[in-house]
Amino acid sequence: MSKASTIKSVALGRIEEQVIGVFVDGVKVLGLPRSIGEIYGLLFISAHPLSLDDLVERLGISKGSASQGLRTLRSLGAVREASAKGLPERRTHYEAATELKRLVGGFIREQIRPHLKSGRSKVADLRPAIDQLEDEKLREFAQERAERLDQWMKNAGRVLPVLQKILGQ
Amino acid sequence: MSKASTIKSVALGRIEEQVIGVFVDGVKVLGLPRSIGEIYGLLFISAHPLSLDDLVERLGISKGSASQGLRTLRSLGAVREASAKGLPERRTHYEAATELKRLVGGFIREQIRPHLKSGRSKVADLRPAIDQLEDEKLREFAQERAERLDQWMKNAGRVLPVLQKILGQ
DNA sequence: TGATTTGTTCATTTTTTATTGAACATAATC
DNA sequence: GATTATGTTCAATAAAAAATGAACAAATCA
Repeated sequence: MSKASTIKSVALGRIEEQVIGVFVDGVKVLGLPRSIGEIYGLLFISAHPLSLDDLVERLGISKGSASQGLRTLRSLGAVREASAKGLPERRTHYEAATELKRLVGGFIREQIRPHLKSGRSKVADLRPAIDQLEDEKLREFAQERAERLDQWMKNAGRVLPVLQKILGQ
Repeated sequence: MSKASTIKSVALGRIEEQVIGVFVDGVKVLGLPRSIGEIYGLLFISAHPLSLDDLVERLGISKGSASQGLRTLRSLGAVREASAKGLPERRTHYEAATELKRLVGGFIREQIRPHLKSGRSKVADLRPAIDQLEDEKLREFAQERAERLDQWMKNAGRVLPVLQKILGQ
């Protein structure tokens, strides 16, 4: 009731709130913060690109959150700057990228691959120590487990592109 | 130095620590708590099944954490009770399940499917409201987005079994 | 049955993670 | 070049998540 009658409606509508809710849940599964889900969700359901300040105002989040959230979303390829057709605006506007292939690809590249890579290197570092174990039974067991672990990560690395391909329509 | 010369070595060895580190990283990506990674990691690299109290002692975590962690791991099918061959022990001992197919299957069943299901139902609930939007342009846009969202989740549902199959060797 | 061992639950505390907002940079406008 | 608009950074704070541990249950033993 305090700042009535601004030109654009600032409060979120019912539909927007629910769509955002779906994305907030979604990003939580992926281990990303709620604000990322809110930002992407609002962009996803908005018919027009939004500026950073639009996000701040409509979601009621800080400029800092909005800026960092947009940065993450851009790095994932989930958000792009809207091409400034029509009147050239000063501030940049963003829109959601909605091609599942692209989203999955970005997530794999930014969040999965780096972990697979560091995991494999940790296992590789481990092997010399394992090979030096005195107890033969124990050594063979540990070798087998290290091998299996490496195999898992190799498999995962191979599956990712397939996954991406399947999801690309 | 305080409680020297217990029969079994309680401190973790270098190899165990590193393997556990790999799993702690791994479960973080999956959005699971560190203690789960520690427990699974230690079971994975242990040549013999361990009891709850073994986990408490060797990982230095509380009984509560160990109990809850084991519960989650069992629900994921990632840990099983060791069959009590040989001398029948009083307390249950656990071992890591190491078939990737099984692990992936459990994760999909427990962590992914429920979210997909609730997501689709939220989108379904949304549609009546969208269909009642006055503005035709807006309504069509929102309808298209709702459709796309539902399509994503349908696709994901279809991909999961494929993924599981590919990973099952 | 009572004593003991084993394991679970859940309110509290601790730790981790996300958010805020003010200070700072950068670039456009007058 | 001063002013204003836009966006970023990061130390401080708030919020969320995980871990603890004591109280409780359940099962085993004697």
